[in-house]
Amino acid sequence: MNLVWHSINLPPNEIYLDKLLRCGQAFRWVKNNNIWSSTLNNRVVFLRQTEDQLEYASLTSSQKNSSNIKKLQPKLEEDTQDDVLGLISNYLNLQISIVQLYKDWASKDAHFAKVSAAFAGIRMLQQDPWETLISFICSSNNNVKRISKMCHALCLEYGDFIVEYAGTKYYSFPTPVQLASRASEASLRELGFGYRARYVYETAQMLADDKALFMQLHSMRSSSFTDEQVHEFLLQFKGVGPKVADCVALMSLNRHSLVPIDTHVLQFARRDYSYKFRGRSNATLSSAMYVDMKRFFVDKWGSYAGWAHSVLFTRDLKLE
DNA sequence: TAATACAGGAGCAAG
DNA sequence: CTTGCTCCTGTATTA
Repeated sequence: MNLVWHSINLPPNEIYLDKLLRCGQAFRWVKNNNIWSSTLNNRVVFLRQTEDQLEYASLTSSQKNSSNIKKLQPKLEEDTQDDVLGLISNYLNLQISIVQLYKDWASKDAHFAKVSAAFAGIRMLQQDPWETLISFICSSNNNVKRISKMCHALCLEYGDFIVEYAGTKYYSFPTPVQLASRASEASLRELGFGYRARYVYETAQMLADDKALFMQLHSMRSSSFTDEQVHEFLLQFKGVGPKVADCVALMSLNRHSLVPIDTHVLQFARRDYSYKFRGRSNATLSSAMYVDMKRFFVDKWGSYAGWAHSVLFTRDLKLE
């Protein structure tokens, strides 16, 4: 069983998978034999790259709703190549060139100019809002490694089996209805979610019980809402504070200018942009300072500040 | 080897 | 508006 690969002309300075798929935006990409894979929209997507090409392949289950795992055979997706290309283009935000953006940020920010060359190809993904919401609820007081473990556990325990390939079984990310009906706070605790179990479960319940609310979450991508409206909307979910709201808004709802201030951003703001952030109370980040720091970076980098932040964030993460 | 410190956000209560 | 504590787990450091 071989994958059928397709190519997109795209150099590594527009996308660099090895860093991008590990840098704390998405948590379910896995690299095997130099191929990255994850599930998107009930299909498995494979990605790899060469000097100047991004290559992709895809598999989906031959049956729509799969309960009898053993019968399922992998099915090649030659006929729906255009759909997969569209899916991948949207997910990777390929309509936006980051080479231009890097130049723009470098011209406005000497520090960015100095350090960004070693971190080329870090773009912003456009992920599913629901999955992003749950993933970042899990991210509180947490690190990339454990968040990944938790997200994979959600799929394995509560998602649907899609297909097996090269010894790996792939599962979809559970929908709100699946999570609310198949999981419980207790079962999530057993999986190691800790105090986040309640937040994840309650958020799933809210969205499972109220279809309009679920539709509204997705509709927040629309430019008819302001960044502030999106931020406020997201705060209604349990386990979502200012930082998580900004992550979800930036990474799944097109709010390109939002800069989520977490401990890493706080550190590099003080270390590299310092002057006005060092003097203040050292330990914790007050909400006033949170807002202040966000504004500082938008003023510096402009309307794609959130994307620029991801480059420096990746630099600060010590990727294993 | 076992206890301890620390890292990482949200939410709540009190100052 | 700010401060301080709790929630839970994994890793690093210390006795």
